[in-house]
Amino acid sequence: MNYWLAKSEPVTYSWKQLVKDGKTAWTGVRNYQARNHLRAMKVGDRMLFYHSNEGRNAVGIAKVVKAAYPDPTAKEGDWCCVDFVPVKPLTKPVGLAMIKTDELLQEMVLVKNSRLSVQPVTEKQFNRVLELAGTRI
DNA sequence: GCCAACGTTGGC
DNA sequence: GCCAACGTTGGC
Repeated sequence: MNYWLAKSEPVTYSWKQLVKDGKTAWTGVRNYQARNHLRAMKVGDRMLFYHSNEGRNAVGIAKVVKAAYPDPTAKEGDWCCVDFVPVKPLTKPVGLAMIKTDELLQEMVLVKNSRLSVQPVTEKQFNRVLELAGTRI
């Protein structure tokens, strides 16, 4: 299984909205690196849902339910999206400040390239975030 | 609100 | 193919 992190401004699309929707098509990605990560996703992969700008914290765990397919919102270009569903919220959201000071999370892409909207996360990092969040799947 | 970092575009 | 200019993102 692979682990990922998807970022969204809560103003645009929040965890709360995801829970309400029950499922979402992660459309609108227009960055090649992020797109390639979407393409590498498999059904069942786990994902951290992160709020950028407002909150700046990982707030929930999601699960990929449909692998990459053409993004219906893309009028031109070779873009794709995946579908995912919320699994559960983090008991204690893990803030960026905490991630930056945690020894085991220094190497997270979130720390090194904060602008990438879809990022790979290692199993160790994923488990560490869950540990800090006081949450088990 | 500011600005650094990054990606993209276009002139040469 | 290089690089300056520009737009966007997101932390602070």
